[in-house]
Amino acid sequence: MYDFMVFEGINENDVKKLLNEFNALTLHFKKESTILSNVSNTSSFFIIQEGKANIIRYNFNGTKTIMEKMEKGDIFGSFSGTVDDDLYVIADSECDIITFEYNKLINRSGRNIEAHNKLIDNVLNKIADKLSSYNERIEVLTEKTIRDKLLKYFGYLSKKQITKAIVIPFTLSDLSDYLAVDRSAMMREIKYMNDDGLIQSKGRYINLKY
Amino acid sequence: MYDFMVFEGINENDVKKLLNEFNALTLHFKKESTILSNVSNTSSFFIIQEGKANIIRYNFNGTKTIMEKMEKGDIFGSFSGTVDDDLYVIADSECDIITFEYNKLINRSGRNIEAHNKLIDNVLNKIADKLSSYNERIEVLTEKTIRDKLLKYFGYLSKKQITKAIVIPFTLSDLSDYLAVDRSAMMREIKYMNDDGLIQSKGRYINLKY
DNA sequence: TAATTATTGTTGCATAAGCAACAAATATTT
DNA sequence: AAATATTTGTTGCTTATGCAACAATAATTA
Repeated sequence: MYDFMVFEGINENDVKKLLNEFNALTLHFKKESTILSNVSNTSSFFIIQEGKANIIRYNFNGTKTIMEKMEKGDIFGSFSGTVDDDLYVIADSECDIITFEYNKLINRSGRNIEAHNKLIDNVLNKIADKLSSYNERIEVLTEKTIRDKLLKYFGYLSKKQITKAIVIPFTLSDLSDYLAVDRSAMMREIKYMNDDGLIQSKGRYINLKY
Repeated sequence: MYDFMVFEGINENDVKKLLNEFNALTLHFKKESTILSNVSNTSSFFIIQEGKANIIRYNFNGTKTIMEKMEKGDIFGSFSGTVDDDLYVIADSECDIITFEYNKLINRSGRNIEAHNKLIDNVLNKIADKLSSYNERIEVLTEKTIRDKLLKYFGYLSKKQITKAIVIPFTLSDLSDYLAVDRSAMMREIKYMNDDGLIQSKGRYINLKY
């Protein structure tokens, strides 16, 4: 049941004891509902036990940006956000969320030291992973042209999916958000890239020809 | 001597014991020299004991991008990079760098448990801070126009410096790198913003008029 | 299976911003 | 203080890309 990432290597019983020690709550959320509305100001720590959720920024012009897509085993909390900012965590499917005070995680009490240590190590790895994926996004975003952004992103995908026949893991519309470019301009560029023989694509299915 | 961030709350003696236990080395680097040349593939953990260093990406077209500016007390290691990628850590001044195997940090041995735990907590906070600043950069980079990027960035600076009379903490040239825009285009935009009365600026000194 | 909504694909037009190539002003080194 | 290097400031030209407004699919829901 608790066999995912943050609880990896900790037996069921110890997880339960820890969560109990932390006074952890498990909350249920419906799709599209708001899990957390002021990400930067929370003192709580959250773990997605089941389902998917996104960290979203609402722009003052009415549009929204998906800052991060999260799923089972992912964590979020104040470390996910910056100083000010309208960051929200929104359920992208039905969700079960485990939450407790961040302090409880940091300040080791006397009991279950072994399990507690393991949990902290897992959290450390989780955050490092997050850092890595943020880094990846920054590298994509710092490319100047739409084509270069796409190529960079495709490159990463190809590496992860271990094939040149990649599949974009979300809608093309979301992709344009991720790249922070206009969707129609991105579509046009994808067309040009097909014309130039760089790729061969149909919707989210893309063959890299290089 | 070890009174900064990652070692905060751990007494001098315990720090020495820990570093000894980890078989830590202290290395010295001259300005502009390469501290680490394959960031994503290292199994070591690094702490800047003295000086400044940057994480840099060399673009295939010959330009380079400063991914992160680091200083005394900052940490880096494999978590700083992505899968592939030409990320380098370059000394930005004379540097003293403490380094040891990442594993030693994670796998708590029998001795100095208290100090070791504290160190891990500090590392956790450090990485969370890093995450926050990456997040901030992503938010800036996802703004579409140069003006919006500048405004977002100025906003963050103003919040940090607690004044509307902000000072860019690096050269305007580096700022254009950070924003991933053309420098001359950025200069032009800053001029327009002055013309529009949004700001009043001279070089790196900027007064926010809103 | 019809109806509705979401996603993908396309195009004309306007302009923001890249590029190149300087000059001027500061810093830094000799 | 002279010489060199770095940073800042400016401009003309060109083009990539944002915006708007659609049509055509594909996917959901009624």
